[in-house]
Amino acid sequence: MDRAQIDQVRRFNRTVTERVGVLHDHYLGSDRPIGAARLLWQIGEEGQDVRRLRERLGLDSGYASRLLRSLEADGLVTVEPQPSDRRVRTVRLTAAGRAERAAIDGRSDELAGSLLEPLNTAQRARLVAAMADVERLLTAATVTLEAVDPGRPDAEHCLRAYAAELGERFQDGFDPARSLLPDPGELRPPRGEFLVARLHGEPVGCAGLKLPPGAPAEVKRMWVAPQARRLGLGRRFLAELEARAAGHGRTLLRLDTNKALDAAIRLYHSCGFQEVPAFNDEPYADHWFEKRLCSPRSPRS
Amino acid sequence: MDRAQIDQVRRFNRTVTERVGVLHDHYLGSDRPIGAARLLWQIGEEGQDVRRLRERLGLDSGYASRLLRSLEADGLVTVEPQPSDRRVRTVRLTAAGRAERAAIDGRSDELAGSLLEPLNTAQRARLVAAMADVERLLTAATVTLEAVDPGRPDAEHCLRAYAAELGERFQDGFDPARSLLPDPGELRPPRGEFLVARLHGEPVGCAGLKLPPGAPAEVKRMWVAPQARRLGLGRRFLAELEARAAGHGRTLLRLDTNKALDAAIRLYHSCGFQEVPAFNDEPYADHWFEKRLCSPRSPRS
DNA sequence: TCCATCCTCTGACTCTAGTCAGGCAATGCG
DNA sequence: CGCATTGCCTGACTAGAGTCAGAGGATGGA
Repeated sequence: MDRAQIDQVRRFNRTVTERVGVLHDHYLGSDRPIGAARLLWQIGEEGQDVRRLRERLGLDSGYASRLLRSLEADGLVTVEPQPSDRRVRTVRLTAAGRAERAAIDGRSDELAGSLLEPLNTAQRARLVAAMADVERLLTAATVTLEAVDPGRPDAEHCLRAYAAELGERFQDGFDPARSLLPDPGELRPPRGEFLVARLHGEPVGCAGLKLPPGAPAEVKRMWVAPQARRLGLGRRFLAELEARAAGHGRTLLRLDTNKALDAAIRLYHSCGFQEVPAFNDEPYADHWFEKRLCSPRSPRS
Repeated sequence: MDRAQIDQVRRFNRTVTERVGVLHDHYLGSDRPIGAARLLWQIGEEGQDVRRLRERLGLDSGYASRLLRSLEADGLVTVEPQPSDRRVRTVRLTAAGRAERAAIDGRSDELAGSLLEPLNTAQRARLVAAMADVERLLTAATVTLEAVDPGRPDAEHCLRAYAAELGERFQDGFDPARSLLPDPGELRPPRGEFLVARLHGEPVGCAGLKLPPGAPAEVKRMWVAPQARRLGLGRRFLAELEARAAGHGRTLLRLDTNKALDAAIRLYHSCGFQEVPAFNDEPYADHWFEKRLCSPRSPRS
């Protein structure tokens, strides 16, 4: 990693925490402790389970409970047991709570505005564009890839979403029964691997690797959730799968895809895959690709 | 201000504080309270006056003193009175303090590295570039402009720096006695105005406005410190002076400049100034500009 | 029915960060 | 020389943020 890059990141951190931090305290610290304000904000308009709330904000259960009671004492929220499971409690904003939340919202807007305010139009546009880039790439950097068993709930969630999306995007829908999709066992070691990508704990993508004995390795069921697109996740999946296939001694990786998936096709091209004649009878495939792998190396240089 | 822009800024704030904040705690919170760590860091290799230190970090004098004593107790710093003024005390790092500071430094590097680490080369380059943009523009937004008396120390500091720079850049040096530069009285209300730009309290630029009765308003002594260039400060000075001139009922603003100041000349062109024939006998001037002003409005739209 | 488990709440703590009022020594000005 | 000012230090506080252990009701399975 580049020294100049590290320095730039550090300067960025310093400037941003200073500037945003000071204003943050100025605007949001005014009324009520930030702990309470964050909680109030996270409850949202529709209400939340206490458990979920705690999890999202990473709070200790005792601490969360105390905060909730202080908000309750101020008449901003009501807490009542869920009908279905009376152990779980649901928080809802009262009218006063909604008003308070709107006020916090307004102050957040002011904060954002005060960052832009001293700048002229061109500078504003440039700052906002750069912020969008930073945000997108930092989000990309928080996504984690993990090899899991394809039978796990989050893996299955991704696979269902994958099938649903194919059903929507293919001209004639998608019937898993007609397809050559591997059964989960083929994507489980030692016959394959299965990766799940997570963002803040939520599964946002998956990719399978089939390692049939005596045949080239194959990419299967690669999917990225709509909210996680444009983060370079597809490219990252491919790089990771290539590394793993190479780690298993494979020298060729291949895949098939449907003509409706144009973004995927562009991705394969730009990742160095070459289009080749059909190597299977997959009825939903229109294009077949392969890529020759180098000898095993670390997953990312 | 644009709703979409505000939203983008808020998303940015959320993502950055989350991502950087978590890692910050992870890497820097390990060893000693952040207050102490920040102080240790700010002391720097050469040592500092306690007063300066406090000012930079915005600490209460009592609090700073306490932190210093705790560092002293750990053998990381020594505090001793300055010889010249024994009320002022100077902090210096001991060998152990230097080591600790280096450790903090290393962890800051790790933090920066961990932000980049999951990204590929192209993404890294893009992130770093966007961060540089954000940093530059946020810095630009922290610069404040203030109308001050040109006799004040920070104003005089700028004027000295201005003259020194002209001396360096003009082919034959710069002798203030030969120039038509106004005396400070001409840049003081009601005969004129004088602006100083400040970044974190330090003066980083100045610009004067001459309002001679019966003659067009004139820009004088505009200067931006090297460390504050590329922040759009010149453009901002001009906009502010135009607004003030218009506020005084003036409809024409003019200025002269030397051919060595090419960046300034580009600026005048791009801000809507037209080159005109010489309107004075300034021996150091090679170009003369003027701009017609609209009716008074708020300084910035 | 009993027991383990889950979810939330309570009380008793701790640690940081920071404020405020006053005190002491060094300094500078008249 | 006397006195106000400056710079730093100390003690006494406060508030926020969070931890930990345990209590107690609700639930589900054996």
